[in-house]
Amino acid sequence: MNVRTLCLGILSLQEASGYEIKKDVEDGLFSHFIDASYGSIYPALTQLAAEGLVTVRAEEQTGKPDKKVYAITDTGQTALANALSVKPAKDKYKSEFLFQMLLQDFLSPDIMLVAIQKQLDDLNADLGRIAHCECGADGGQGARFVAEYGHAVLTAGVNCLENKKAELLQQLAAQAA
Amino acid sequence: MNVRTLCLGILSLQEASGYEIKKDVEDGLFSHFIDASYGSIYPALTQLAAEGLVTVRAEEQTGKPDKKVYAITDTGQTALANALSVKPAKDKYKSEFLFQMLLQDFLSPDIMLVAIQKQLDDLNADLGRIAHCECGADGGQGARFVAEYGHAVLTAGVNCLENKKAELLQQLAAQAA
DNA sequence: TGATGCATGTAATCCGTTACATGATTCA
DNA sequence: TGAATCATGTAACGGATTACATGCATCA
Repeated sequence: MNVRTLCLGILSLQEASGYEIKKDVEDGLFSHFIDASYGSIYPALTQLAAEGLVTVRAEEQTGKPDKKVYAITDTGQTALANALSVKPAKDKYKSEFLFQMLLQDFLSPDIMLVAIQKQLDDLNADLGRIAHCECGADGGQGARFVAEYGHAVLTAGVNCLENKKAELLQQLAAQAA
Repeated sequence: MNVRTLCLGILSLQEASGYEIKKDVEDGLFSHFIDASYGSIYPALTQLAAEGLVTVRAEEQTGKPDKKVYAITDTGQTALANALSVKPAKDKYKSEFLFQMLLQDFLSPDIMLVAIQKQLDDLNADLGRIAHCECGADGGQGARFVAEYGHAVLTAGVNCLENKKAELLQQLAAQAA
């Protein structure tokens, strides 16, 4: 799936500007399983508009720069439905943290602890974003499903890490004694 | 983290050819959190050898093509330790499946079911790979940690999906009645 | 005889990120 | 006064994937 489809998908839930789409994938419900930068979002939006899959409307704002609000068209919805109907690629999960843990023999115990704590913080931040968005309850069923799934997976990670952390701390204490 | 470091890391655990490294990241313990193709592995290995971070040895095999077995050098270990000591990037998780679920209004219930089943199969396949590698028990502590973490996270996903699937099935049955 | 596994490699291409450029406003 | 937020965009660059090229052995 490319940034085009991503934009189309987000716009199918609500109108938005490029800036707002970026925020959604950065801080919103989507943040833990989607990624995109301005450098890919803006050109995609321009292209989508040229092809008639979305419309643009300039919105004047007092005190802030003008906004280009994009909305999906019927053609866009069809294109989205088509893109969605193809069997999705397998999930991709890349973890430098896990790679580091795998090679922990190269790491000192305190560096290990720092890495684990960082991972814990990252996971909890995602968990926080999900909890926060759930209150908003924008996207209906779909959003709830995604929130639940994310919550389950992230929580499992947190629990696993808390255990490891406690274990490590005990080992260090025993060593010091 | 790039493919160079990835190769160095795998070679720090055991000697291997490019082909074997690919297998490791495809079917091995690493498969659920790492990815790399021949097109990136082979050039990386060549480069690493040119820089003296690994050595090459041609191994003749009866019935099979010759193998180039790579082994990490002391310099390579130092380079790996350095690369590992930098704070790792945040985990990246990309899921077209979740995106599809988010936009489930565009999907028919049976397509939904197919997608969920596919995700379930993918997760279980990963779980199977982890269970299989654990028997081998190559990498010691690090490998065990990674296996546990993967198992916890993957299992959480499976449970969540089993619930959803049952829910959906019930809804469909109720609708049919 | 045709697919699959073992085995190595290159080149074109793609997709996206990073960095850069600009500019107004608000809050500390 | 300086940082952060809002807001849009482009160009260079990088990193990896895909597809291609080759070839032998084994199994169905």
